[in-house]
Amino acid sequence: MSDALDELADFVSTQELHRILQERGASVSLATTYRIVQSMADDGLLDVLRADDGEARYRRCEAHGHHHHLVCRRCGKAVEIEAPTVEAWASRIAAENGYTALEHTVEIFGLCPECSAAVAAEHSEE
Amino acid sequence: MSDALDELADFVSTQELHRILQERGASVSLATTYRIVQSMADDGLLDVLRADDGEARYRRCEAHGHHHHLVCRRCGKAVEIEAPTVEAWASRIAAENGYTALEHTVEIFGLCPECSAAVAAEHSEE
DNA sequence: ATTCTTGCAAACCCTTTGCAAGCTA
DNA sequence: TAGCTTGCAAAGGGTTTGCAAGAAT
Repeated sequence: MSDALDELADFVSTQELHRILQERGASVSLATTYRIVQSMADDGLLDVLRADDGEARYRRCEAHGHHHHLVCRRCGKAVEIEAPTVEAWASRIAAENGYTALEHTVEIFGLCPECSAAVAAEHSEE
Repeated sequence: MSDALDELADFVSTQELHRILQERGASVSLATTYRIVQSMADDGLLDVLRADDGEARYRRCEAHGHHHHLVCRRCGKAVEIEAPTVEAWASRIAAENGYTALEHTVEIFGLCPECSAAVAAEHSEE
């Protein structure tokens, strides 16, 4: 069930999650995986991120309020970050332009320490 | 051709763009529209944004380097904004966590003045 | 004639959904 | 039994691509 998601520290797509569940022997169909993930996301239990390819990636969300992420684009490892300065900046900018009903996305992508090293190693081999 | 895109001040999906082109009498197929948009995006001529539904939206980019947007989620109208403070903040946060090869997305969504009014009107009618 | 561009339709991928079967209360 | 959960397969929606016809050089 959704218990499995609890262990997920990183962002995974529903398809990846399904694969992981299968590997662990859990008998869950893709459809059900999608259903679980969707309902959890609706309940605000998961953070959602859209990859550049349009695939949605989810992550168990510790935090309660509004926050952002520093995500490794290679392994999905994520660090939750807060950005009070950015929040204020966003509100100000929006107000200056007369925009209302605000929302914003602030995500930083990069390579985590491990993946930075891994990639560097790959390059030196070539 | 791609000339048509020049007039686009706002973010549109490829499908919308195709519809617009058709209405103007241009005979372009959906496939070609996708091809044009994709190549322009590859050349950095367009800004790309992913909607929550996974649809990609493009906008003619004035092309002066890195910048962000304040986008109306109803009509797509966008204002280009700069955020030196945020850039610095992002670099710092990432560095503190040992992340490299950074990239970040900072987009503010809301309702532009016109749409704010329109929505308010709709509500008062109900 | 060679090369690039276009359209069409089929293929892809992620995601959602109808429906019948299995559980649960 | 009434109601919710699940799996399967089909359908949906956006996007890409193989291939043959047409335009450009």
